[in-house]
Amino acid sequence: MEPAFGEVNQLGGVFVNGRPLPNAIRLRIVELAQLGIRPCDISRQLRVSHGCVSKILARYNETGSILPGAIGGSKPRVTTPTVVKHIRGYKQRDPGIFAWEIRDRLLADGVCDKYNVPSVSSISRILRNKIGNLSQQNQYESSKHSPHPPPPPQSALSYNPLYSYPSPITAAGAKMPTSPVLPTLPGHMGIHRTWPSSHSVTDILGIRAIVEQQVEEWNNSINRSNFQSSNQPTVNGLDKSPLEQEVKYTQAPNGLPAASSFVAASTMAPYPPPTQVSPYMTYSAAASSYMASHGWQHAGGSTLSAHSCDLPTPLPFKSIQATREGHKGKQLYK
DNA sequence: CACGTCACGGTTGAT
DNA sequence: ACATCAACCGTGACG
Repeated sequence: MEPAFGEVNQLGGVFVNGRPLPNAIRLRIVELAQLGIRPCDISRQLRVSHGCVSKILARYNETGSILPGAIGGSKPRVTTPTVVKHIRGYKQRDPGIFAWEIRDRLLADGVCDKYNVPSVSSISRILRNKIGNLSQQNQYESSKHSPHPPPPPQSALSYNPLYSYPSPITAAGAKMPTSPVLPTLPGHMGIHRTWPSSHSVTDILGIRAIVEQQVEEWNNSINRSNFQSSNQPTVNGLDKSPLEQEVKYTQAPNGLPAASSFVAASTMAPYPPPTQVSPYMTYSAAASSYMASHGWQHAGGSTLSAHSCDLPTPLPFKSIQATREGHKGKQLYK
């Protein structure tokens, strides 16, 4: 079982072995990099191993996504969309058909050969899991075209929350009904809503003390939130785990989760002496203008907003799946 | 010193 | 219900 508490790396950062870093931290890594901070400094500031920083930045540069890849699962080996389609057809024509009959028909119709025909138990599972509720909603076909199908209507839903909840701070930012201080341009409203950019909001608003109690609030908000991850089998493993994992992260030992500790550190000295933690200052100082004037660098088209925040819908998903899809043969990581 | 790479021990989730 | 296994994870160390 996953440890409720993470481990501490050499830099003092908290991590959970085997699990991705929280999106809040991934996001900061990319943001800091875009602000010109060197990876080695990012590594030290966020207390994330430089190898990890390197990997996340490399992936971001390639895919435009800060998200971790889809963990777990396996590709359909025999129950391909075509096979499922045929099975459904058989079932619709003859609702009383047996799994072994379906198997025979798949062979007879040449849909499968003896090497790739699904087992009877596989067919049963398909009938149970896919075909059963498919009669009402035709979701399987559309979503099964790619191994990691982003159900279009859910894409925005499942994607946005990833950024709305990535950190306790963000939750707090989201709790702010409006940003009283931030002069938000109309064009940026959506951005703030969907991506409050925890640190930016907190830094700008000067929220400090609530960071810790936010951990609890944040957890509550996650528990309360019932976007599809709670009642759906998960789209591709990305919708559920990033949320869960971060709950765990916030419950790091010593009450010093990586995310919070970073924020705490950075917020402890809003205007730190240039000599010491200049990167923080650079970051904090730049944050407001970054948000306000750059609008998350809309123009670039290869930046955070373009890929992860604005999400004109399909694009982000391409990014999300790039890891398993596009990078399969491309040893981004082995 | 900075950083790309990879073995390692770990988790996850579809089959 | 359970086991398998291939995907992914971040760290830590090497070069």
